[in-house]
Amino acid sequence: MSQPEKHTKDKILDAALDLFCVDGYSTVSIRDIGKAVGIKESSIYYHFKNKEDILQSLFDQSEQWTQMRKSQFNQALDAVSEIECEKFIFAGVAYLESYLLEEKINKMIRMLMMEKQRSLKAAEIYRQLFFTVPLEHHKNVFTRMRDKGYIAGDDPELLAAEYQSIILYVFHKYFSGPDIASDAERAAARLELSVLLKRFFKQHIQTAYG
Amino acid sequence: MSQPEKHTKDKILDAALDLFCVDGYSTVSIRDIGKAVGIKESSIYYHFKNKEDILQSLFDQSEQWTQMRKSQFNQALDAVSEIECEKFIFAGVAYLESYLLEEKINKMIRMLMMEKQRSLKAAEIYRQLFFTVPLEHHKNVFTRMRDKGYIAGDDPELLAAEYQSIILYVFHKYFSGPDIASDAERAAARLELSVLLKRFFKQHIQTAYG
DNA sequence: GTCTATAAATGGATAGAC
DNA sequence: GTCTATCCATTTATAGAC
Repeated sequence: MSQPEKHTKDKILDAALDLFCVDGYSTVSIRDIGKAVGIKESSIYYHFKNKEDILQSLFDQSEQWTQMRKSQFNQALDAVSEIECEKFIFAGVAYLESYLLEEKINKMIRMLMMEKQRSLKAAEIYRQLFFTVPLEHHKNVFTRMRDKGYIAGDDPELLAAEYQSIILYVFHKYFSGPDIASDAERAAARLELSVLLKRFFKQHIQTAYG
Repeated sequence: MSQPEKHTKDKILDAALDLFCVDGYSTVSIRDIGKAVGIKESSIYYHFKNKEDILQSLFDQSEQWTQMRKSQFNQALDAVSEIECEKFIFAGVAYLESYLLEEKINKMIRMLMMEKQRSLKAAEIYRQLFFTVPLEHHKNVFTRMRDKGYIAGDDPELLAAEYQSIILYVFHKYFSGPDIASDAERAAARLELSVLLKRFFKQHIQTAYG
């Protein structure tokens, strides 16, 4: 292994996320987390003040990942603002597959989806992740496309909302249950997303060949 | 009061839903429920076998409400298939306001949203409520509109998906946090929904005056 | 940093009186 | 139908040994 072994503190966070995202914060006991890591529950208190402290650390992590995504969005802005239909669809499918369905992020989303009902912080991160950050990015993309003449005078903010609503719809439709997404479900989701994005493209975006 | 007082069993279910939809099933104790109803916890076991039994009864209720909605949809089918833009928007806003945000249903949705990660039954009801039932109804509506010539040969199933994605988007954007929806949030949600539905209408539906 | 041991509180659930 | 009393398992968290 060239990778240094993870510190216990990180192992605890990973194990806690694994458990929280399925059973919810309060169902999971410190014992459960300790067992998953392979240490006694009392040892956890060396790394974290209490159980709530673990949850808050996971919220902090989620926030960081969301901000990272924001940076990635900004860096990729140039790449996505020139467009063909196939590339446009590919970008949306990639957003679903390598972000919303990426293992760690997906676990965070599942956890946030449960805790947002109780925790204002969780609710705020959920909003950032599913609305604030992507909407701003999409708006930037569509603004550029409009400036380049690919879109006929349409409101970029509305286009962003419409686009994100499609993403959200497919995500919730296919990945809201307790099971880990099967290959068949992933394929169905990919297909429906492609169809809806193709429609979106044809309706709103003029190709250079049109 | 002409209304007969609710039986204790129903009071227990109401109180349990109130607590479950905010804190989640496992956070809430039988003692909490008893306190909310005004009886001792042991009395609850006269009405329900155990704590899980209460949750399952609430799931059953949710399922019944979802099926009721299905019937309502079917009965209202004729009324919505002749259309002006304003009526079209009004129908969508009403779907949000007097169904998804109706007090009892909204509590059920919040509960299901948390429990669907653990419970297959909750996940299934959630799917029915947000996808299966409304998608079928929307599809019927758009099929009728197509048959009457209001829609130019578009696929009713895709239109249904696009329509529902707008509803879902607004619902999740404005009502995913722990707070009860304020009047301001409700107004903002109504406004954004109206704008998006108006767009949808102008893009897909030909008026008789066009 | 991890362990054993233990405190103190809370949880689900039952028995039996009224 | 509801109460009091009680049981027993589990939980969070701490103290102190190694």
